[in-house]
Amino acid sequence: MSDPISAPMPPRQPVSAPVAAPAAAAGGVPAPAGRFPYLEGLNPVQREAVEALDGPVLVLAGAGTGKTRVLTTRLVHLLMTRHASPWNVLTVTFTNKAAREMRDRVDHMLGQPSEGWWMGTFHALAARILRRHAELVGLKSTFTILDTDDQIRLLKQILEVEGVDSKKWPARVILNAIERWKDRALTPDRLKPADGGDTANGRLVEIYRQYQDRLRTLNACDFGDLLLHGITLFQTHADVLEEYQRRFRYILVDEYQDTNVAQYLWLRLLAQGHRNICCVGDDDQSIYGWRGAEVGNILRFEHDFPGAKVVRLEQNYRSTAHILAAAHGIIANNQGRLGKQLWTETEGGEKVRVRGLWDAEEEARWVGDEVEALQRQGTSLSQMAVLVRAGFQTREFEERFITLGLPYRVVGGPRFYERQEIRDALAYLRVVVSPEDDLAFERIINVPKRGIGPATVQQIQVAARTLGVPLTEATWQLTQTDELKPKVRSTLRGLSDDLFRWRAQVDRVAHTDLAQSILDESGYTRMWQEDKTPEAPGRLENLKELINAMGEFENLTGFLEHVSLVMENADASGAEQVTLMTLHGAKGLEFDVVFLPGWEEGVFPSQRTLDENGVAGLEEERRLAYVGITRGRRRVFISHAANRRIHGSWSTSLPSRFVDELPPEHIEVENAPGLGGTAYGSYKDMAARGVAGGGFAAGGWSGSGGFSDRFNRMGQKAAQAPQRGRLIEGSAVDVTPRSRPDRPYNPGARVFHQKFGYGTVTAVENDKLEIRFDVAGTKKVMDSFVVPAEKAG
DNA sequence: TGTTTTTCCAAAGCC
DNA sequence: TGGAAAAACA
Repeated sequence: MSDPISAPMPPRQPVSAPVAAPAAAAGGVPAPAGRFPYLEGLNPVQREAVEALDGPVLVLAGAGTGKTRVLTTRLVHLLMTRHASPWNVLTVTFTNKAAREMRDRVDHMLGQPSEGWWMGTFHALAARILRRHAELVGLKSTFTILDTDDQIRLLKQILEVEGVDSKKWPARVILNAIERWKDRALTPDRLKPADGGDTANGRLVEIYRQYQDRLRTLNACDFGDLLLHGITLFQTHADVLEEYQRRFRYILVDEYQDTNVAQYLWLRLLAQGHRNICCVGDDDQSIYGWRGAEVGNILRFEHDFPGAKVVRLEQNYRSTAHILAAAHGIIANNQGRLGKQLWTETEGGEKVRVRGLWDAEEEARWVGDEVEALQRQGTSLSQMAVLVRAGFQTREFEERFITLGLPYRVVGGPRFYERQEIRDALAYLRVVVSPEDDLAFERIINVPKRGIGPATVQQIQVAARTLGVPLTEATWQLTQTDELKPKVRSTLRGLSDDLFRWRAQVDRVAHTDLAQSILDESGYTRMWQEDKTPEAPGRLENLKELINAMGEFENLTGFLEHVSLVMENADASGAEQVTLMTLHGAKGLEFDVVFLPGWEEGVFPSQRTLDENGVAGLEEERRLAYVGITRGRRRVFISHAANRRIHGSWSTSLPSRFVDELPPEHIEVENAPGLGGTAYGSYKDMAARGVAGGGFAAGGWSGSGGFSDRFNRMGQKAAQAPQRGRLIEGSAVDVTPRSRPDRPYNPGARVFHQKFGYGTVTAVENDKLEIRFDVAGTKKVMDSFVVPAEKAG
């Protein structure tokens, strides 16, 4: 790949005829519109967003308003008006997929492949720059990029030395805390010891510091570091920053609502000279706060870049008016929005269908039935998606689809390079390329099994620390002594020799061949060939694919960089399948038909989000609901189940408050027989009492202490609420509960429950009963879900 | 050191 | 419930 950074401007033939040379001056004379046919199909607002080339611009692009088109057209326009050449434009996206799509679409619009664009993710671009100046921030340009596994392994070592209880403070949690700091560009020196709170015995900041020290000795970066080092580089080397400011005369940022503080700072440094920065995003679709995204960045844009032009794309070309109205009904409940309302010219369409069901199984059955019905009417399975809040929710649907024989695919499994066999193979390659990569060496030292256990590994680590050398070196030195058992000694001797031999071949043998021999000679390939588990053949396939993918790179180093940053799943069987995925995964996608199951308090909005982030968390959940609904082009189905098994135990749940927020005139409520809307009354009655984030955890009934308190406060109100006709205001649905006892049950009463069978009431709290079921154990249940035992048939 | 049993504990997942 | 990690066992 050509890298225009070090070389003088590439002599490459310009991309398209009108661009005869790199623009000498930005902000040239605007050319007559007629010369730019690609502008014709745009609506006036889109066109405004495309043509505002100079100065800061914020494009608020609602769902389905043609954002990508605006972005690509803008790039083309920069070229055609001779404002810039490809290498003067920096385009930042969040996923490689987005970057690739944009590149493809630009090429398509230009009618030929173009090169020289700086287009990619924050991390890929930052890494590219960092490689060139690594030594300025204390790294070697061959630094490795660690993934989560490596990070965890590293942290575990530190935590162990620090004597931190791994049960109380799992490495995963510590890592999360560190990453959130990195998201906010907080390096250890900018923190006070107290900033860590009592996490890890109050030593969190110290652990963070050690973690960074270790990374440096390993000549490694984690993803956050790519940005942080980039910022440090720019802040401490004005000449380097200027070079890039001169180079990137135009900056384009996609999904700006998802940027974190570090990314914002990085961008601001690059843009602060010319201020030709165009950020595109949608505050209503900011759903990554939990991984450090700052909605504030987009809300503050006009403040950060005074005089910014703000363009709102609100005409929606995707969904029906009912769907848009439903989405708006929900999002309108959020405070602090930039304000934007989608509209469409298209008329008609189906109302959003909302259905309450008995339990998750019935919900899956219902979705399956609807999918089949739509399929019979001619909708392609690939145009249908089931979008869930959390990954584990897909299981219910998978089971049902298997029973029905409906083809489906689950999006969001482990990514290609996260698979065990790929990571093992990569670890071998890493050790060969960089002998100081201790983490990779630890991974492969006993893979395949060589009889090297934890005891031996520790011995090597001690030696390495004493001698101040990497593990590979320490291993070799140990084999020269008689400190090891003979068998272990010869094994390690063999491994060391292998590593030396492979290393010697790096520059002499084609890297694909070398990789193949490493896998074969190390016994790794054989390990899987002899493995009789059903996954083994697939793993061997993946290894082949890995070697295959390597062929497209010039050398091992280039490939390793690619892998850590941009390697993706090679899925894509072209067959028609229903898509199952999380709401997060669905952002940016669209389907004719969308199913949104599990709209229950505690599940969605997720109780954990409410507990941890209160109102802000609730608003993010609401945006998630908004994203979900706006994925649908023609039809949207929303459902909630009254009973659900979460982590193995049954719990009862209320319909999500979001169900109440749907505008009645745009939805059609059709509850399962016997399940009138909700027997519980509207959530609004409770929410109106200002119980912030309050609500029942699904499963919260299984008797946590604080719960009953909260429950009583809300439950009383709920109990007073009318029991009829109140799920959706205005929709005269009879919500009479299936059974409502004239008199409350008393402890000792024998009752029957459809799911749990017969049982004895042990306690009564308003309309909740605690029942000791004969078979299912003790549960808390709504009294409306049971009937007196003598009436059970 | 490798294998089986027990225990523990639950989100979302980009790069 | 079920998958992963720790603990107990061979």
